[in-house]
Amino acid sequence: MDKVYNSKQFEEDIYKKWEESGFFNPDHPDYSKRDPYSIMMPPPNVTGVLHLGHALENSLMDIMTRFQRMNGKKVLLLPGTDHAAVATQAKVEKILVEQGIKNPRQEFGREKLLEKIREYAENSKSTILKQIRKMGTSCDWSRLAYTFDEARGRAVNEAFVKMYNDGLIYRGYRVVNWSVKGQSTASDDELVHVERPAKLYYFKYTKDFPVTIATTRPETKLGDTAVAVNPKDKRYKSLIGKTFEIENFGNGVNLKIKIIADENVEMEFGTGALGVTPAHSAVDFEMYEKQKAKEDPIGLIPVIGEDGRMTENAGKNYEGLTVLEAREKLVQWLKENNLFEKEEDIMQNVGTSDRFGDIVEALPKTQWFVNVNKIIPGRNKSLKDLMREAVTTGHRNNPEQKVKITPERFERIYLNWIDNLRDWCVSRQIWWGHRIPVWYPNSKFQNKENKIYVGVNPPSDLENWEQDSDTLDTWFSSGLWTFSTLGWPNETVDLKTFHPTSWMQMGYEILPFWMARMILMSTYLVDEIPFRDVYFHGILRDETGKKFSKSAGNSVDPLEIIEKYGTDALRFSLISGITPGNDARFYEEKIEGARNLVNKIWNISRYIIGNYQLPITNYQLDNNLILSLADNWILDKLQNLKFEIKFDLEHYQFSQASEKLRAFTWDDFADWYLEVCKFEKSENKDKILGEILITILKLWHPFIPFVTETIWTEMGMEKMLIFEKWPSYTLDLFGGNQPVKDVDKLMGVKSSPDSLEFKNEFEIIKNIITSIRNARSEHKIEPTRKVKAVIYAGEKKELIESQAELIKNLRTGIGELEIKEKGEKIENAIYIATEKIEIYLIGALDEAKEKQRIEKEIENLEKLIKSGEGKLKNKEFIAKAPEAIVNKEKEKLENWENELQKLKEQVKNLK
RNA sequence: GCACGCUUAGCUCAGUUGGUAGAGCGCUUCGUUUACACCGAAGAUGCCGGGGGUUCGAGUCCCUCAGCGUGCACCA
Repeated sequence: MDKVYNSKQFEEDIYKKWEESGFFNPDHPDYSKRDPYSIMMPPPNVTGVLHLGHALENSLMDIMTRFQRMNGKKVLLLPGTDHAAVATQAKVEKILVEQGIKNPRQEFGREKLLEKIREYAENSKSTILKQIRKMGTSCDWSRLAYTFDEARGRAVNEAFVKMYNDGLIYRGYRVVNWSVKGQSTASDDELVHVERPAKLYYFKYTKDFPVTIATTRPETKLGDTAVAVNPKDKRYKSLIGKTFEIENFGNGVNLKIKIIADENVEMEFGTGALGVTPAHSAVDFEMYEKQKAKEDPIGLIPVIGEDGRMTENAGKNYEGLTVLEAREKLVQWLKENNLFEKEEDIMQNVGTSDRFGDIVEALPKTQWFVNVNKIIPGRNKSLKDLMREAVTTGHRNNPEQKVKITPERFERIYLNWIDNLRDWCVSRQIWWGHRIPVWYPNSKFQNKENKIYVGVNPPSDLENWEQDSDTLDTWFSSGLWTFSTLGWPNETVDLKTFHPTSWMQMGYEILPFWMARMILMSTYLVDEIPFRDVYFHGILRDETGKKFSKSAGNSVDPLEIIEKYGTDALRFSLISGITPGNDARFYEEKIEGARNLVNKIWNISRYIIGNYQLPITNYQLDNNLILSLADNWILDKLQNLKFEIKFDLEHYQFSQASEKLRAFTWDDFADWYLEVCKFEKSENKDKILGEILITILKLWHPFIPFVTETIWTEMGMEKMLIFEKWPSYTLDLFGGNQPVKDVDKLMGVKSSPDSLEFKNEFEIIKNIITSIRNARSEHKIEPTRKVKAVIYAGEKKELIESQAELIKNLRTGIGELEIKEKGEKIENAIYIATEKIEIYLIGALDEAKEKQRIEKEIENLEKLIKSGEGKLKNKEFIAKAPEAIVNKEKEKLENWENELQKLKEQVKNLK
């Protein structure tokens, strides 16, 4: 084994071996009797390559996967990719435009452009899959899925048709978000709100119009059909219900304006009166629908076209102008006609397309929508109800079918989002995506009722039909992900075995996009929740707190980090220091630290393998071994560690688990126990070190699979580590040897009562050693200089005598060691008082330094004593605090006072 | 406007039923002794954002204020 662990030398081969072993596949015969555990990998978009966020997700999922697999589950981690409809088409079009093709859609036409996009997507897909392998992710490649492959396409059609037949999908003329640049609709969630300064214009339609209105978009007023006021607003109350004929507005347009009442109008904003443009505002459109329902309809006049220019309805003077040109022109006209009152500067949020980047226009269009409020036939519930139920009472009021959210606060955020949910527009005018499975009779063939055909498969007389040219929102297919990947709509064994899936993790930024849609689709179509637990991770940011992004120029390529530091270091650095739902910063020093840790584990193993005869089978310590104090101490800690790591991982405390492992491995095992083993020889050491090394390799394996598997091989193990079982633990190593099943019950039990003593006694030895080192250091005694030590050990005499070799050898620089129960004070010696033990170091006293050192300790003790006395003087504390706490306080105070007294006496004699 | 989060050591962050404040990095001093300088030993640094309350006891629970950040809605 080399001095330094070289990740590049091993990683590729190991991944290949794992893959070939078949252990990634839950169908492996060795797993046949196991309970299932499943994770569906959130499919990365085929728009590019993996970034750090994906690397984080892969780390989290693979830790869970390996952990569950070692704990005896039949684990399916199913990999996949997402065609990402708009995102991919937008990306490829952008590239083509950069290559000089002005309008790719026009120049290539549907088929050829799709071919270009497919080529790009396939390319990107294969890169992504390679990167997932690089991350060490132990997923089942035999079940690889793609949202746009045949099986998933079938599921999409099936879902659409079922929803259509249940009346949950309808075709309607409604106001939608329209990206002029992308020439497509977008759902509300695909908008990114950008704040920018705008002007609020105040004016009247005509001189004698009774109300002044305020708007940031005067040009849309050419399509106004009403003015809305708050019904409580006294200023306007008398006008409600009246209709005004406006002639020649903006030079050439006639308007019919009805004054309507709407509670959502804010009296304080602007003039408290709002010009209603049903065609170009989602809110106004709602008023339009409300009026229609009240049978007091108002008009709907689209004045902006899909090209972003004013339509014929805007009048001859405006037709063909862009929105901005029209705005200027109308404001000009208002000023000329003395209708203009004033303008104000305000900040405004405008919706932009997340993919095309342009400002989105609201305009009315005939589109396909999912009705989230309609009662589902036979269920007495709407889709909204289903989405709500899944996280509250449980699906069908079954607590077993409840999605548990980590961290909990996201539950409220989710429910809040559901409350504000509007009908979901699912049709898109782009070409890359699942074609809507709807056919219209073509001109050659007019069936009697002009009926449309909606079906999973095309109509048999295809020549008479024309398929809807639109495609589906990408989230329609990804909403099916947890079960479309398992063979749905067929009733497959996989579906029965692995659904609902066990765990899902995702970034909180896609909470509404994805989680809600998966819940919607799954509860409606499969009658099950999609996953039992969902975990939200935060966003990774750079060292200054900025999000990583290509446009900001701070993006980091995970492959470069792997190249430089290794996959294990990357994985460890990504999950250390993170907490559920909170953002985390990621920077080079963190990776270095992780790399150092990996190397430390490598060297610990290298040392043990090189110096001891390790058992090469899975060794269990027997009860007959004669163990030293240090042996007991470390083995006891190891017992605790095993269940604490398990507990933490079961509760998704990834960072905490890794931190505990690090502390045990480095601080307890390497810095203390291995150092002890250099002096404390016994024939048991081979077995004990073997047991500890084997155990920590297993515990580390989910986090850093490559280095642990490599060491495992170096140890000469026959089977691979990936297939090993999680180390079992007992509450009491030397007592009942009962395996502990319920980890939860053990929380708070830090150690078994019997072994507590061993632990504390070794802590006493550690304490003595540290105190001696400290005194030497404070006295600046040269490390090579040996001193004589005398210890007055009181009742601990036997204990300390038994550990004399350790005290002498563990870098304390003690030549001669004398241990007595008690004795006379020794002059001209360094004096150390620890709890009930006194130590003299003879032959190296520097009175000034000694005085300084002891005075410092006295000061510390006095502080402690003061606070301790304060507590114990408080009668209420004595009366009300639990007895155990009070006794502990008393004991501590006694020890401190004892120590203080000794130190004070000592310091008296120093000059 | 509504909601949520954050504020703890120089930096980045932990801190699970309330019981003497923790880690990593950085810093200081010392050090190449049978793994590791990607190392070891010893150390310094905290009114746990301010104020109030509950409690014998608050970083932890409640109220309030401030600063920062995020989401949602409005934005006419």
